Amino acid sequence: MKMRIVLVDDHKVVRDGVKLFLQNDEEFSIVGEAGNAVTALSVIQRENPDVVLMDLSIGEDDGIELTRKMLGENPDLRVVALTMHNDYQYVQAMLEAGAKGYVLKNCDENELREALRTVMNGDIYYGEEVTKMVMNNMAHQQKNEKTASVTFTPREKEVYKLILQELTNQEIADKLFISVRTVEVHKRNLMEKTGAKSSTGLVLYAVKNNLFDHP
Amino acid sequence: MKMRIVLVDDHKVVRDGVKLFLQNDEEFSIVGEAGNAVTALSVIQRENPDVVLMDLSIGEDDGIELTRKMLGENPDLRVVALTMHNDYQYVQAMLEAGAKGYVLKNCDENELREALRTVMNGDIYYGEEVTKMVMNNMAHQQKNEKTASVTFTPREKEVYKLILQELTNQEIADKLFISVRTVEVHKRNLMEKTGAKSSTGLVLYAVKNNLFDHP
DNA sequence: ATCTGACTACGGGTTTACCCGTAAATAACT
DNA sequence: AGTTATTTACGGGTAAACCCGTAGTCAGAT
Repeated sequence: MKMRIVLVDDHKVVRDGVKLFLQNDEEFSIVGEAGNAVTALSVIQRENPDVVLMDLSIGEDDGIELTRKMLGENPDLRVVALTMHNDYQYVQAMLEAGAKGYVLKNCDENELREALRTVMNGDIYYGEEVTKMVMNNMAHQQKNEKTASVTFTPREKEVYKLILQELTNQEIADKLFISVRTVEVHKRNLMEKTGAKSSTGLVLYAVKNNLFDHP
Repeated sequence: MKMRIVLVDDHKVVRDGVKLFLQNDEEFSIVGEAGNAVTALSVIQRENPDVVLMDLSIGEDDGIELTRKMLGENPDLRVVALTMHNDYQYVQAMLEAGAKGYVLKNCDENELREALRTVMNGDIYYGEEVTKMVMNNMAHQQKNEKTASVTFTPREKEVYKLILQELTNQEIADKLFISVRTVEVHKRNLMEKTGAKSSTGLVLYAVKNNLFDHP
């Protein structure tokens, strides 16, 4: 029994390339293809494939959202991202959308086959390059943040943490046994230091600079 | 010339264990140790070691903040995290703090040596287990989020994206050529769907669920 | 002993956000 | 043709956030 694959990519060249890879194969068989989101959904519903090979940017459509949607309708579907983006954001988004594999377009034939087999087995596959990129990205994020390093006073940190818990000024005041006005002052100073214009801005700053992330 | 190492860990057992690993060694030499943050800072300033082996939780002190601090004062220092936590949050936080390596305490002697050598060379080292954990974590985050998946209307998404750019309701209204009241409605609905109590809550929800992360 | 930084707090004002209900136009699906 | 979802918008109000200046206390540094 061959593995039934559907290809989703807006570039015909890519689809043909992959078909060439896998045609006349005893293991894999491409049972459908699509160049946009709408077609993809109908083809997949019709063919009910084992695996979907999915590009990230399908013309106007978003492969990540499409993946999310497909898996919402059919959670047993296995999606493998096939893309040229070796980018942390994309890998993360795609895996979180529910993709079971992530392979670069410049991979060799064996890697693609290996990915398909692994995913078919219910496991998760990511190429070596992808793994490397993810780890290096984590390590090098630190460089991007050195520039924007601001120091907060202990009290400011406390207030900041509570802001990040969706508390209002009043609630923060109660929790720290101080006046709301004091909380306002700390907040003002925090906004001054971070360049934020509101609580929302403070949260965004905290996220961008990964403050208070570690538990 | 031996590599000069300072050990920071609040458990004497661990310090002794590592010393046993590396004593009478031609390659490595432990020139100092510390059980808390204050001692660590002074020892490191005195000894100016090549590498610091650092635990994450040093009693009351936070190894992550300590690392950040040390590297702020002396950016050329190489810090290797040595810990039992094989946890995404910790790895990320530590690498972002500027650590050049991350090794688990249950690693074998060779892995520790390899880590020290790699870091000494100016490269970054993380054990195989750590790499595996990070990748699996990324892939499995999706499971935690399936539960909390809400669908937004296109317009709601637009508004949401602008909220995440620190715009006020008025600014969002101007940008979308609609009334502030309309923005308020969308926001109300977003807060309804997400359970957020304010804009801040919406931002936090977006972060936790990694919405709109991919560019 | 003075000075700086951090934390505290108030007054008084403006603006923005949030709450609640209502409701019309449009599109889409049935 | 009728229901439903989406987007649009208003009115009227409350509560919270934000702005700006002032000012006392207390610890630690010079």
